[in-house]
Amino acid sequence: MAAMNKPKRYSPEEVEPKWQKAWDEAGVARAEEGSDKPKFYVLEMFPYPSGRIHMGHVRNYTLGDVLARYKRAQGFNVLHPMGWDAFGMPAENAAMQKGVHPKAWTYDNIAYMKGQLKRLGFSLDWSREFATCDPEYYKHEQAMFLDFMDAGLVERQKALVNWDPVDQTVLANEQVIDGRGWRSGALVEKRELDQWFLKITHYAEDLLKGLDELDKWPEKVKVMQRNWIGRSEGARFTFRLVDEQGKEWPEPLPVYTTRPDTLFGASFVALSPDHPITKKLAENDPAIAEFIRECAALGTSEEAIEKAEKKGVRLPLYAIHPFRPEVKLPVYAANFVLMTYGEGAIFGCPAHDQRDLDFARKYGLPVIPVVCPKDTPPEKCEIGDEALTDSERDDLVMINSDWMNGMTPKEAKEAAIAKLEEMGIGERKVNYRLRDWGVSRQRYWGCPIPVIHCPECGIVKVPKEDLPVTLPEDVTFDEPGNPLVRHPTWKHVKCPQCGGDAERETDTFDTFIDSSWYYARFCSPHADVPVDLEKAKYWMPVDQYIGGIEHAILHLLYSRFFARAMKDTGHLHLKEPFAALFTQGMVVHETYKTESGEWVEPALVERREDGLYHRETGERIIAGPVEKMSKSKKNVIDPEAIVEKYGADTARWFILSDSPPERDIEWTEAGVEGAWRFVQRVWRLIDEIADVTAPTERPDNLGDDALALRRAAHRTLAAVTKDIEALRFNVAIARIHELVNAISQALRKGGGNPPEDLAFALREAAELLVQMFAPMMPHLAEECWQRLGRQGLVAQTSWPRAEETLLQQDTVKMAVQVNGKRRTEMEVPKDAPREEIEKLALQQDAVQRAIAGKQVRRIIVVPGRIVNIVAS
RNA sequence: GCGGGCGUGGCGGAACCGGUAGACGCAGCGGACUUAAAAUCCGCAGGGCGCAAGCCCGUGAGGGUUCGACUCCCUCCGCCCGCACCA
Repeated sequence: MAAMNKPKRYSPEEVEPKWQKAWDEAGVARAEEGSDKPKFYVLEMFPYPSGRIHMGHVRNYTLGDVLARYKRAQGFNVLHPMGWDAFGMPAENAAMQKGVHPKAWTYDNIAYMKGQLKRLGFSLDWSREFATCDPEYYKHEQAMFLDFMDAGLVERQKALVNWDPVDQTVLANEQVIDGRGWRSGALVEKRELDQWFLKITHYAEDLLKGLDELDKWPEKVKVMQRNWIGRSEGARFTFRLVDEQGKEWPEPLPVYTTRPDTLFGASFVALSPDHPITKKLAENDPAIAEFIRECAALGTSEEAIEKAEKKGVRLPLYAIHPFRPEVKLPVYAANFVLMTYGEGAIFGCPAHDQRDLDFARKYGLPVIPVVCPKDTPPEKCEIGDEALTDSERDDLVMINSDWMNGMTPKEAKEAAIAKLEEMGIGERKVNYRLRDWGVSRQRYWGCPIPVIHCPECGIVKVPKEDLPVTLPEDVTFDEPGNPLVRHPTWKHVKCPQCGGDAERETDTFDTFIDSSWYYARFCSPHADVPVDLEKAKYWMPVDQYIGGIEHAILHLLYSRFFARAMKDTGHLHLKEPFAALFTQGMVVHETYKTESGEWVEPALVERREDGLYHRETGERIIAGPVEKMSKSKKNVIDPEAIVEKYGADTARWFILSDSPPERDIEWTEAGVEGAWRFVQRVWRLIDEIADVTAPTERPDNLGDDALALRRAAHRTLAAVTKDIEALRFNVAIARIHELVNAISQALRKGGGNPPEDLAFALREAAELLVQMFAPMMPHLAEECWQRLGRQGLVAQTSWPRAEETLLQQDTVKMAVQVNGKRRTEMEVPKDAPREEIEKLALQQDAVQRAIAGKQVRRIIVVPGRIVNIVAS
C-alpha cells in the first residue's frame, strides 16, 4: 500500500533543481586529464550571447548532452564544455539603441543564458567556460596572429569593400540590401581599403584533400566545401596584343582557361572592367570609362548579377591567336569577366560556352564549333541558342581545329597545353575559387588587431610581452563609425621599433576568428599559451561536433584552416579539428495571421471547435505554413516558458522524439503534452514498482511472464544502445515507449502482489528502463533511481549490458509466402532444420489453399525470417 | 544551369545487409471509471470487398533485375537545400 502523502504527480519544478545541485556537487561533468579511461570530446557550437536561449539551442545542446551522458556511462572520460561567442555587432547595436555598454550587455546576457542552460540540466563542464571577449582569451588570438604573420600567413592588401557613408563602416555583403546599408539605408559605396587577410588559399589544396578523410562528416557539407574551394584544372597562357595600327602592346595578356581544347574556336578576347588594361585605356576613352562606371554601379548583389545582360565595350586592341598568328581576335571589356578569378581575362569560344555565346550573338561575333558529336558530320555541326559545353563525353571529337582534328576534347586539352608549353607562352594551371579571408572589421566590439602603424617603420607588430591589446572601455556610441578611431588616447602609441609617434590599428578581427579555435582552447582554458599541446594531444580532435548546417562553409572551413595554420606555427598538432560532424535540423512551428494579415504569436492562438481564434481580441486566426521559428513571423516558442510549465525533461524528451535529429522538427503543443504525459506515466509506473517487494537475487526458475519481460527489457537495452550510438534518438525513444508498455502490462498481470520471479523481472526492467532514458531525461531518472532505492546517481552509473542469452529466442515467428505473397506466419523452433521448416510451411492451411492445383517448384528458406514457396 | 538530398497512413516517422511495410508517437474513434469533466485505464484504426474466414490493392509514376524490391538499376514527375557570370 502506497503511503498517503506520496506525491502522485511528478513535479519537475521541485525535482529538477535538486538534482542539478547534486550533479554540481558530485562533479558529474568535470573532465580531468590523466584518466586511464578512453577520452571522448563532444562539442556543440557555442552560442552567441544574444540574451536568451532559443529552441535551436535546446535541440543542439540536448543532442550533445545525451551523447555526453551516454558516453560517460559507457566508461569514457568525457569533455563536454561550453563557452560564449561573445564579440559581434548586436552588442554594438544594443549600445547605440539602448545606451548600454557592449561589455555590460554581453556579460549580462551570458549570466542569464548560463542560468537557462543550467535549468535545462545539461551536463557541461563549467570550469572550462570562457567568453571570446575575455582578454584572457583574445590575447592568445593576438599572439597567434603575430605568429601567423611570421609564418607568412598574413597579408595586407587593398580590397574593395562595401562602405556605408552614414554609419562610416564596412558592411558585409549580407548587410547590403538592394544596394543600401541595412541600418542607415544609405547607398553603399565601393571603397578600396587596406585590409588584413589570412592566407587561407595557401591551404586550398590541403583543405580540399582533407575532406576525403572526413568519413564521419555529412556528404552534403563536404560537397559544399569542395564547391566553395572550387578547384579547376586548365591552362594559363598569354596573348600578344596589338593596337589598331598594328603596334605591339608592351605586355602580353595572360588568360586562364579550363578549355584549352577549344582554342581554335576562339572568336574574341574579353577583359574584366576592373582589369588594369581596361582602366588604362579608359583614361583616353570616355566610352570605356563610362562602361566601367556602369559595371561598378551594378553592384555585386546576386540578383543584379543574375539579371544582368552580357554586355561589353570594344577596346582598341587585337589579340594574336597563339596557334594562328594570322588571326587577330577583337578585344572587349565585358561585364561578365571577373577580376578576382583567374587572370581577369578570357578568350571567348562562343560555340562551347554559354556566356560567350550570348555575348557573341549580341555583338555579331563568329561562332565556330570545334567540338562535335562523332556521329554528326562536321559540316552539319551547328550551334543554335545553346552552347555545347560537354567535354568529358567519349562520343565527342575535335573539328575545325587544324592539327587537333580527330582528337577527343580530353586529348586535345593535353595537346594544347603541351603546345603552349613548347611555345613558352603558357603552362598547366590549377585555379581555385577560394579567396583569402579578409578579417578587418571597422568595429569596436571585436578583438583588436595587434599591429601598429609607424610613419617611419611601417607596419610594426605589437611585441608579445605587450599583449593583450585590450579594448578601451570609455567609448561612446552616439556617433556613427568606429569609436576606436575617435577615442582620444587609445590609438596613440610609441612605435615599438623606433620609439616615435605611431598609431594603433583601429580595425578589429572578424568574429569568425574567435570561433575558429575555441574548440582547442577548451582543452586548456586557463593555460598561459593559446593551447597547452600536451592537453590538446589528449583531448583533440573533437570526437563529435554538433551544430546547424548554416555553418557548413564559413565556420567549419575557417576552423579547418585555423587548425592547419596553428599546426604550422606549433600551436596544435593536427589538421582536422572535428573527427565527426553532425548537422541538426531546425525547429519549426506553424505560423498564424489575423485576417488583416498581422502575425500572431502561438501563445495568443486559441483552438476552438470551428477553428482558431485570437485569445484576446477574438478575431479569426488563419494558420499559415510551418516555418523556422523567427521573431519576424512571431512563431517562436520560448524554451524558458516550456521549462517553467513542463520542466526540462519534457522539453528534452519532446525535442528528441518523432523526428530524426538531422531533419526539421515541428514544435507542437500536442507533442509537448504527449511528452509530459509520458513523464508522468513513467513516474507512476516506477512508483508502483518501487512498492513491489522483489528478491535481490534472480530466482532460479522464471515463469513465462517473468522471462518474457526480461527478454523485452534486455532486447530494448541492446536496441537503444545501438540507436544512441548512431544518434537515432527518435528510434531509441520509440523502443523505450515499447518497454514502458511491456512493463505496464506485466505489472497489471502480476496484480498488486506479483510472484517472486515476476517481481524480480519487474524491478530489473524498471532499473534498466531508468538507466536507458537517463541521458535524455536525467532529472526524472535520478528521482526514479532514488525511488527504487538505489544509491548514488544514475549520472555516475555504468551503462548496463544486455544479457546475451536473453536476446535469443527459442522459437521464432516466420512469415510464409507463396510466390512472394505473404499467406500466413508460423512459430518454429529457433534452430529447426530446413526440411522441418519446409514441411511445416507446406502444412499450413493458407499455403495449401494457395498452392492448390499447382506444382511446388522451389522453397526458399531464410532462417528466422521467411519461407517462400514458389509454385506454378 | 550545376551539385546534393528527399518522396511511406490524417500527421511526425519505423522497417538490420533485398526477406511479415506502417513499429512508436500525435491527432481520431469506441468503451471503462466519474454526478460531470479533466486525468487515467482498456480497445480499434492504410484503402477496398465481405456477416465472417478471407481475398484484392498499396511505399510519387512507369519499367527492369530477383523466389522476393520502400530498399538495387533505368526513365520520368514533384519537393527541399546549397552554389551560381568561377572562364
